[in-house]
Amino acid sequence: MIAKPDAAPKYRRYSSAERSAMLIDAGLACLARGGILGFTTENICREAGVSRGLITHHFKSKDGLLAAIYSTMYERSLAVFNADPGSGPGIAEIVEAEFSPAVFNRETTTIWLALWGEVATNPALGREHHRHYLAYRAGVAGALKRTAEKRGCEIDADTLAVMVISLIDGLWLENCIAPDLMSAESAKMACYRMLDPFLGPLP
Amino acid sequence: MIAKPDAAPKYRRYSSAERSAMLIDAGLACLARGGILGFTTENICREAGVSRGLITHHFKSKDGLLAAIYSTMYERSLAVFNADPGSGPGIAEIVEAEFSPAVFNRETTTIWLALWGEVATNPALGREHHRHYLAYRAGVAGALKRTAEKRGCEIDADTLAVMVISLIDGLWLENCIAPDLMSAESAKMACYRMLDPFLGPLP
DNA sequence: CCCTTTGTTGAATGATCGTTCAGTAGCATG
DNA sequence: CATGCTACTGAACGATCATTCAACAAAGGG
Repeated sequence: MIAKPDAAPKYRRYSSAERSAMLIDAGLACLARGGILGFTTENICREAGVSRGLITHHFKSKDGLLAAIYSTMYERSLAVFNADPGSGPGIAEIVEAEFSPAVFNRETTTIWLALWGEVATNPALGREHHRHYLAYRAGVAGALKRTAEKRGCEIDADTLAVMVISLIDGLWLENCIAPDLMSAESAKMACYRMLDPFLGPLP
Repeated sequence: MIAKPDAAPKYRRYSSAERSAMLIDAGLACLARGGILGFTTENICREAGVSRGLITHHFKSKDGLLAAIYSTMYERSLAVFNADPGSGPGIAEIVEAEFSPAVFNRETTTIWLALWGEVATNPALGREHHRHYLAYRAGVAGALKRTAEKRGCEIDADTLAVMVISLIDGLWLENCIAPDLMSAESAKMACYRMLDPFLGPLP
């Protein structure tokens, strides 16, 4: 048997950015399937169809990949703040976005749960969280301010933002671990009802 | 050197119930310190001061211990429902209990986060969760009903219970991963404000 | 004081973990 | 076609994982 000189390549080379994105996607799939315990080099690399050495090559370590994954999740959640071409979204648009099918589904919330469980005890991930969380809270507070001004209401936007974020995260959590007791519609209503006393009837 | 015939015992024997409780406490300490990744036989047995074989002996496996730990956490959260000698607590008493120092602290909420992250992907733990969650929701719904009747309000207690539980869990979550932005007082206020439109001013 | 019960030990096992690194090979460039 | 860069492979490493099990020993009853 003579080896063909132009046989199919053993693998394809990608740019660092492309391969990094592929590894992040593979990591997300592993988190969704098996939580943080399923987030192993073996699982991730099999999911991505690459060999075990690649995680270290593109990210410094498995923890580096996890940090990148955390950033990716936050960026996707923050997308709604940059989508608006005008002065920025109101709080109703944010609530609608956070409970849209792209965000409010079992896979995505399972990933969030796995990450949150790690944030509390992994210092590096804790710093990553703090960095993004401040931006997230500022975005929600800004949306609350815009809606309040439009309606002539006076509110403590920062405090209210923490409450809204807590409720959103709690609804994600319940939808993930007890999905039969929750719907996107009732979740949105819960948010609006909580905000009514401060901003008037929503949406 | 002659061995003393009545030297100090190498270890002490405990009843199965006592030793189980000790292993549960050790497991809780490990979860609080290192999340689900810190929940290893090595860590737990070192924390409890016993050898590695004991977890298998008293619980069928490490997963069995984790299920027992989940039950323990829920029982402690449900304690307030059984403490009241009368017809049961109102919703205000539950809110006060869930944000009391014994419950609303970083250690306890870190343990909850670690467990929630596992519930989503561990089927055995998922069943354990479902069993307790229904009792928990029923308890909260009962408290809401009692308060509503006393005030002559009409509410959908089950739906409202899910909202309240979501908000409580969300506030626990935020307090755990961003403790500098939250206090027990503001957390309680968030719950009361959400309930005001349904039940009138609380507490 | 012996004997039975059973809670407990700790070495051993095989699997899997994250990371390393010397070598391979895809692919753009000259 | 030859060269250089670097993405990539995959075997190997030592550490750690959960679990097993034969031997041990504490404590209570006879």
